[in-house]
Amino acid sequence: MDDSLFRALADPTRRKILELLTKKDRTAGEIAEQFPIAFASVSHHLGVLKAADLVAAEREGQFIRYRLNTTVFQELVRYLMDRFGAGEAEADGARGESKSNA
Amino acid sequence: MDDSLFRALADPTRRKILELLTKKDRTAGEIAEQFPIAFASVSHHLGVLKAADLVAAEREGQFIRYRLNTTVFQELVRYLMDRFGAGEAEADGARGESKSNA
DNA sequence: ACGATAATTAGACAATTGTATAAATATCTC
DNA sequence: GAGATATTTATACAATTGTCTAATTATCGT
Repeated sequence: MDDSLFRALADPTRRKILELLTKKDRTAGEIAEQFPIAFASVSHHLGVLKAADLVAAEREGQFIRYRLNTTVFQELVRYLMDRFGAGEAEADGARGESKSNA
Repeated sequence: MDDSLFRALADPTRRKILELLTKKDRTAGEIAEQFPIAFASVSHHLGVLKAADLVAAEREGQFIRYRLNTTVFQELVRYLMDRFGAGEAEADGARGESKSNA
């Protein structure tokens, strides 16, 4: 798992950007106007997200359209489940109690 | 999803600590000796992980034993799957294409 | 080519964070 | 209680990061 992925997810503005992009693809401007910070700051965040491969950018005439790269999320989920057994339900009762401890 | 969770995961040393704890519970000292940084620095990282509820600490005489809190990982995986549809396999062929877009 | 719009890049600065050393707290053994 | 061991807390500092303004690049429309 790449370090840049976790660092990218560590900022709340960036996570909001990602959530925005789940609804639909958006241009940098459409994204930026959703936030109270400067345009250039959002652009910087988009750069971080792109570097982490969480989003992809594609020029569309004057605009640049961003879309979510869902593959990376899938890899992250797999990492979490593999390393930390984070996939199991374990709601309330009937705990497996598979502690392979010595 | 709490901000502290993502911030906690953003540091590679802390992720290594978490991976260590998947194998077995360990005392602060056992954890610290695995890293080339100062004891107090590891202790600080443990504090961050505890604040994010990623680990739980329990005093055991002179020692303090840390264990992984798998519940939080499960919540994280659920968040990722819910928000970003990151649970689907989508390996190669037969794409579901369930875009509920307008 | 020129001016307007869209977006990024550069440079600066304040806030946050990771690490270190030193001091403090807690438990154990004698 | 004194000394040793285990760990945390306090303080300081350097590195990283988020934000800003200004400058730059790219495309569009005329």
